[in-house]
Amino acid sequence: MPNPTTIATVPPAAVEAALERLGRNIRTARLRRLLTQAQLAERVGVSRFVVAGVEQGKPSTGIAAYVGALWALGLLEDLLAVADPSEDAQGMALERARAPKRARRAQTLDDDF
Amino acid sequence: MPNPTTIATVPPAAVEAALERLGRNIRTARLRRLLTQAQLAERVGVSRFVVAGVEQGKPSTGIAAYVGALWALGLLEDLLAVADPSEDAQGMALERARAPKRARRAQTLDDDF
DNA sequence: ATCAGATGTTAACTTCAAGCAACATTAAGG
DNA sequence: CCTTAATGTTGCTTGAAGTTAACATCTGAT
Repeated sequence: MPNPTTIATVPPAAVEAALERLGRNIRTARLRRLLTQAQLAERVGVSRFVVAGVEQGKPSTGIAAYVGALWALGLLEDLLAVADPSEDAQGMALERARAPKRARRAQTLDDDF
Repeated sequence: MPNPTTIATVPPAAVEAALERLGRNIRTARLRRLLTQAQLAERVGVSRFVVAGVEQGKPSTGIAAYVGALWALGLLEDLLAVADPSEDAQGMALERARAPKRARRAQTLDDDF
């Protein structure tokens, strides 16, 4: 992160809080499954320090470590509901309230649901 | 990532698929809100290339960029349900089926719910 | 068809994240 | 109380993430 003061170093309070909560949730799930950080790390394919970072909600850690942890814990499904287009009430409302034309409608417009 | 072949470079198929889906979801949400990648990037506090990476589900991108995007799109709430201890049926079952003694029960045991 | 804007792509450069190792700290259990 | 194990902490090294910039390509609109 060449440019100092990025979102990873000083995230908005809400983002920071959400990350900390996610980390604690992952930690709780790991403990319930009787896994050590090292064991989980091995399954995910990273060092135990990365797992420790995930559980602390470290913002600069790659998302793969987070998602990998969820995967290793059997909680990957939870991620599929995040930003689900069919549940985005606000976005759907916006779309309904206007003619179908705007910022570059992706080549493969993915309104998949 | 000093050591090559980590989860960020070659993630499990399931993880890769989940990330791609998350990226597409974020992209759809952005388009519905009539924002360009550059505009969203500005709100998040990163360059437009990072946003592009997020929408592609790039595994090595820091989680802060992903969560920041969700935040800027008003979709942060969705993240709070991920790995929610009170919804972790598997973990709760494991906990019920054993005496309370195992891998270092954290100093601040966070069974908050 | 043309134009303007959004997005994809590439390259060079800077800074930090992740790996590794040794040690400190904390907790569980006998 | 003492041993064992898990987790936190520190410092070093190196590879990769992120930035900027210029150019290519695609989209939607005129």
